[in-house]
Amino acid sequence: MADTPIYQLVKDALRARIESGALVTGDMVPGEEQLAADFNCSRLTAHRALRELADEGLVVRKRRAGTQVAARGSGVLIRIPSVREEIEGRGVAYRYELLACRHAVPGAAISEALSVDAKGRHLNVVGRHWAGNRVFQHDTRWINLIQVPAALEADFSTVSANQWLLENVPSSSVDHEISALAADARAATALEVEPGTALLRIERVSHLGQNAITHAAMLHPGALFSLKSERR
Amino acid sequence: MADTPIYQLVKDALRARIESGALVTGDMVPGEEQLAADFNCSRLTAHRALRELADEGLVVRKRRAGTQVAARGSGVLIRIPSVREEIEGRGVAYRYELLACRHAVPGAAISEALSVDAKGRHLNVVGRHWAGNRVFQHDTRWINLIQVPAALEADFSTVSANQWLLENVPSSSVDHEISALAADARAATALEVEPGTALLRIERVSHLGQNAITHAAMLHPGALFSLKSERR
DNA sequence: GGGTCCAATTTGTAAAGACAAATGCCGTGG
DNA sequence: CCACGGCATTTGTCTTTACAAATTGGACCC
Repeated sequence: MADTPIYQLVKDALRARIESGALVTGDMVPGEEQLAADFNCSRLTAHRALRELADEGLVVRKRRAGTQVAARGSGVLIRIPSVREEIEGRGVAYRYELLACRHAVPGAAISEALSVDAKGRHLNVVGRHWAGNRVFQHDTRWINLIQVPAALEADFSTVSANQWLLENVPSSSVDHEISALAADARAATALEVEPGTALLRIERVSHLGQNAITHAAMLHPGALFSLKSERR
Repeated sequence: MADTPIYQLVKDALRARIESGALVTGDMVPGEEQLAADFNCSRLTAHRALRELADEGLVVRKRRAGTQVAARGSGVLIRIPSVREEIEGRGVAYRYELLACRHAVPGAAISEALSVDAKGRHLNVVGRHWAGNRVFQHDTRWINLIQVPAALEADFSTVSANQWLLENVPSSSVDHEISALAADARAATALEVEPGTALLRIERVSHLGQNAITHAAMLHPGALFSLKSERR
């Protein structure tokens, strides 16, 4: 504590003023020169504190106009934990079960999401993640074999497709979509729940440059899928 | 482009090597001195590039051990848009409807989430957000009047509780929880959907220091609630 | 051979100086 | 009175220099 960096002290002080309401949206924050004088540090140190606060979205900076407190919360950042971490973090035994791994031609919806017109050349991997004796997640995945030929050599019975892809395939961007739906007969069987049970569905498409790499549809049985907001 | 900062050029170059797979998890990234030489810049400039990449989670840095490519994707950041932005972004008319605004004592579940033992002294605001002629979100909110006495003066028929709180009440942390559930009779009526329809539920608790400020339960009728991953 | 300690390497923070870029403000001129 | 333009202010980036902190690798000793 004796050793906290100065820029961190400045950040904390300003953050406290903002979070306590001493400074509210639109208020001017002291400039770099002023902070340097107040905290008896160089302008660079004050600059770093303000820049990082701006990166975090707490303040908005404009040349000549100065720095002011940002309008808060047009949106919120949330973290999707990895399935394994989530389950083991609850103190429940984790197990991955491979249900299918075969070449197949994706349906229209998946093809569109992957934006491939080339039919075929895809690997379809289906598995379940167990939390104790309950199905926690059902995972249907399509892997573009043109982009990821190495997937043919992978053994998805020992490693989940998700984990293998994370460790072996680079990606430049990932898109997610979260929705709720009622379980139809097939989903109910797969998740071992009653038909009509509410499910949480997460769809994930990952890209490398312009090309779609994988499409994943993950289903969670109704109950809790807890997402905690990011703290920065 | 002639004017891109040097540290940004370094970042982009390294990011490209990582995202393309030229550098994979565990590989060593050139050190600060090396990068400074390669890009003909000062060590501080190289340092900033590496530090920001580390902030973004792409690399891990350790003194003496150097910098290496981080294991990717234990988690993903996702953005929850504001309701109004989301609806208007779809080109649909947005409308907020206040259903109730009264003093009340929250039930056991809410009290626990708010971690208040003091019964009473809460304001309960219920409203609906419309997207065209369909209910997009039903919002049940509890406001701790001890922490936010100013809420008594607010006119929630013209401003949604969410918006008013964002603009007028500082907060130090916010927790979220997302889940799926089937609509019971009451929820079905409130959202104007069939009973049993799958709903997406977002629960939000905001704090100021140790004290809980508000509790919000937001229900979205089944269909799509689209969350896009954050791009950094 | 193994354990322990030192030192070199690498990252982290900071200062002071310098210049560039953007832009609000004010003064001048029409 | 309004419009335009220059100036001063504020943020943004970069360099050089300096020292602190952490940790690994090897040297050295037992």
